Amino acid sequence: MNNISCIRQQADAEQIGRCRESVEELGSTFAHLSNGLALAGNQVRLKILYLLHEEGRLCVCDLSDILGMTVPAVSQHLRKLKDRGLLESERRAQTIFYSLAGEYGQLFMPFFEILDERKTTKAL
Amino acid sequence: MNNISCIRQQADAEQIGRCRESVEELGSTFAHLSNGLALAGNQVRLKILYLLHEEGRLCVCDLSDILGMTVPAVSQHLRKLKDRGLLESERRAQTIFYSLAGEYGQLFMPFFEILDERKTTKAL
DNA sequence: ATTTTATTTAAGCATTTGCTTAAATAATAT
DNA sequence: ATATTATTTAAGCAAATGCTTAAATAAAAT
Repeated sequence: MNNISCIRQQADAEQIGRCRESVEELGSTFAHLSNGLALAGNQVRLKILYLLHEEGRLCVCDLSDILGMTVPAVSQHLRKLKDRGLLESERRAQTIFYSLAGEYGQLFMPFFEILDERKTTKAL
Repeated sequence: MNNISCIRQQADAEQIGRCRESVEELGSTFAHLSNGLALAGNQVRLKILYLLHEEGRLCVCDLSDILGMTVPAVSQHLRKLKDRGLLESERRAQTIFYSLAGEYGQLFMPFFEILDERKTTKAL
């Protein structure tokens, strides 16, 4: 006749209630943030974001060359990043330049800073 | 007799060289960071990290209850987070408490701050 | 010792991811 | 108009992800 649930006997019911509310309240924020984090959670895409942060703008072809990857492979990453608002693009004749979209730029600053720091450290 | 590569004709060779070096130099840092970002790039794991940041420590059972998920499902996320050094665990009798491991705690602070901000905003 | 409580581990499976290659768009140059 | 340059889109496929259920560990209580 006991609870089927897995709540352990000494669980702090109040704490669990508080946490449940918090999670529910922030639901959409969690979705939004984890989405952005997942994008940067791919090594290729993190490199792209960092390079755009450093260089301002680059095209698929440049990135393909820098990263040693196929153009379509890079293009698909760029599409993902653009679709979810991390990048914006601007056509100049045949070539399309990508750059960081302001909104998200801030979000990843801490990580870019870590990379910059590491780079300058090694440069010494 | 032209280059087979995809380097566009007006590409800035110097820029590409600089970027290539930068990427190579920071290779392991990219790997490390993207690994951590990928972990937080899952909605369930981001919630776990945030909850541990807020509450200090929680066990699988609590988290399972808070998140409305199966205990094994949560356990597997905890294992990933612990394996890659984001969490540490401490046994107290039968129950095992998880908490943020210092090192990475800092890394995700900006995101926790966003969540905290959002929460207090709504609370007004 | 045996049962209960708390948790992890393992096997199975559907979904997602990220590449490859080939074909389609689009703008420029001939 | 036709070829070239720069890029995207699409189909296919191997690998990774994240859940489910069932079985295995481990400590505590009876």
